[in-house]
Amino acid sequence: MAQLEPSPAKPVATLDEVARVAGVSRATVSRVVNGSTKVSADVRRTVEKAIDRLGYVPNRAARSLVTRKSDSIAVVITEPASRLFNDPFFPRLVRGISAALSVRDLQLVLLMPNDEVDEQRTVRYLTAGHVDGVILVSLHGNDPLPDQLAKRRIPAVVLGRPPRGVDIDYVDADNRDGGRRATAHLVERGRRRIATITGPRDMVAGVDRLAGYRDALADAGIPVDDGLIATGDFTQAGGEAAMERLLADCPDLDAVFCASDLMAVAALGVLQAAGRRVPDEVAVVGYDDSPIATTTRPELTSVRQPIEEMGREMVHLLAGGIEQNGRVPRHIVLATELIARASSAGRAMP
Amino acid sequence: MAQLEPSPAKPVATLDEVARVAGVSRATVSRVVNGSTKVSADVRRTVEKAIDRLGYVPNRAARSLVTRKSDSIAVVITEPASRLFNDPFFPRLVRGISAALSVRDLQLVLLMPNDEVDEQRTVRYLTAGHVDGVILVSLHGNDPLPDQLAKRRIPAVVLGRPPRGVDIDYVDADNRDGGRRATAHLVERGRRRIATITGPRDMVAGVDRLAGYRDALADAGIPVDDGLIATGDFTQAGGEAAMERLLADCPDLDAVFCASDLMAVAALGVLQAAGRRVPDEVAVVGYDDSPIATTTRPELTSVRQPIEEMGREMVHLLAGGIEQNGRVPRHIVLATELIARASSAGRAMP
DNA sequence: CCGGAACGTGAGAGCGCTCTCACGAGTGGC
DNA sequence: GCCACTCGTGAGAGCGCTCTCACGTTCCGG
Repeated sequence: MAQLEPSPAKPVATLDEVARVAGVSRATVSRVVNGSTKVSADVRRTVEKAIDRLGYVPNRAARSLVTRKSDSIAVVITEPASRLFNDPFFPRLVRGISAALSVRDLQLVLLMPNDEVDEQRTVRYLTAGHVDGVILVSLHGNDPLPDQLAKRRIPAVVLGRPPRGVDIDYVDADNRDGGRRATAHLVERGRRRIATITGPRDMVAGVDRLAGYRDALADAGIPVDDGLIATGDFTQAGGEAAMERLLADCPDLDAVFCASDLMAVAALGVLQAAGRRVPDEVAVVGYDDSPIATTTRPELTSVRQPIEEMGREMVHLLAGGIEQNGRVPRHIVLATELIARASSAGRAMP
Repeated sequence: MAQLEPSPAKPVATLDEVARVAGVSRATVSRVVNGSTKVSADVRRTVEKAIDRLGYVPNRAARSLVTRKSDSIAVVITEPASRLFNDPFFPRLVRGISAALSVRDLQLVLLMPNDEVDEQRTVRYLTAGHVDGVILVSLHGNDPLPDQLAKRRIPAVVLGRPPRGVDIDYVDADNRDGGRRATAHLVERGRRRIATITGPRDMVAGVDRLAGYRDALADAGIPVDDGLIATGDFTQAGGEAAMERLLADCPDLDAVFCASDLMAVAALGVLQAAGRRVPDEVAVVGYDDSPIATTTRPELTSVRQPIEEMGREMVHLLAGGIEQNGRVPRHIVLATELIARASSAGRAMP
């Protein structure tokens, strides 16, 4: 007798109802909703009033069914927890992406596969054409995803220059120039025995930043001393080990450029524990300009990437790829900025 | 003549095609796809082979149209950038949510409204019934969203106990108990003049953590000295100001419980700048156990919240709310954990 | 004054799926 | 040997929308 089942949600009106109320055909309402110009002004007004009155909102599923577009794009983040959780890179990036999508009235479907099973689910989901495009964050070197997407002709954009000759749209920060700026800054500050703690040698970002380091030294006419180059892995632990090695092998170093802030923090700790004053004896520069850069004493000079902008650019690129599917891949490389703080303050100011 | 337009994407098979290949009706294929038991074993096998051969994947839009469910839920993050970007809380939370949704084969639609316009778009999107449920992260006190969702009968779960008597499902960490644990830990370590830097007084989490502080002092029979309570705002700047005030007013303090790690880092800096040795003279405890807790010297004792688990629990709760819409609201409060590090090491060990 | 272009509108098909209902073939009890 | 079932399967309607095409007006040039 009583109504026991959960009361039905979603009391939204349909096109048909709007049409009836406005006294026009479904087609006309559809035209109004989709902003067609071929509707007379007063009919448009009548329809709009009806839409307002009924609180009509188009049913995305129905629209999607006929247009064969979902008006949503997927953001795939396949990043090990360590990176994901240790700096606010991803929130920023996603925020940039989200803002740009919102303007275009596209939905953001977030995928964060955790394991093999998840990953397969993700591939199936993407290749099934449930989204109009895909943004790939943190692609692994041998990730088959780009190829699979290309085969299905699903537009995709990746973050960061892909390692192999993967032919795909990408957005990257200018890591090489960033490394160059950081190192040049140290040179300007009068440093001559400049060490570096690199990222992993199999990651493009790490390799590029190191290349920038070499560039800057070459520009300054300072010969590269391989003893001053230590390989890290972007993490604190790796940075610590590398700094200890450097200090032992090259006790005369007067500056360190670290390819991540996390490693810079570690280096700072090791230097201070060894009794080296920063920046007086040794200057330190990090990379990423993450929030921890301002929590250290002294605060950390760092290279800032335009993260939000990278997100926005990925969306622009993707939108272009959706519109003209199959066009030649484009690449966008954004400039970085050096944020000078106390950790590299001059001993020999000009 | 030649095919000039971008080649059509999404060459996916339909139910009909599978049916034709398998020599059965659409209905039967649908039953197989949806795991109905009312299909004989060999027909099922035939159909499955056909599905495999054609690489068939159901069209979500079409399914959605008839079932009136989208199989996706929205996660709404309306957090000021400062919080969002200063600690990896959100990546962790979203990861927990994502993992739990993935198991249930639900899609995660992420919404991060930036401004007023965005916010309205978000409301429209959610109330239009485009998602089966909503997870609200970081609700403002006077946010109309929960009410609007309730009116439309759209299941929702919020993170954190809502301030007013909002009657809604929520998941929270036990902030009060966390504050109690942190303070009790300091008592155990022999501290007696224990100060605290609170969160904003209009945020539930801040108020609760302070209540826990009072609880612990009461348990230990230590009278509360209001001079030892300074109001912060979870940020570094706020923590700095509060610590300076405390140091000026109560130079005899021997410990500080800070309601966030960011404030604890700031307090540490102020204390060290003032020549107080940590932990020998003053012990410091933070809250959140964020990565910066291990970048300070000494490393920071902190209260850890089960962030991923909170995400998972939100999904469980939401799934329940979707299944039995309109049921009485449920609340889940998860325990915290104290992570002891050097910043609160004992001066007076038992 | 008429032919035809331009414009606004409506009718109707159909997107791919689920689900109800009907139906035929087995199965078993009396 | 018949009726009542159960069980597996198919036919067909319809979800809400877009889009093509056809139709009726209006307007203008010749």
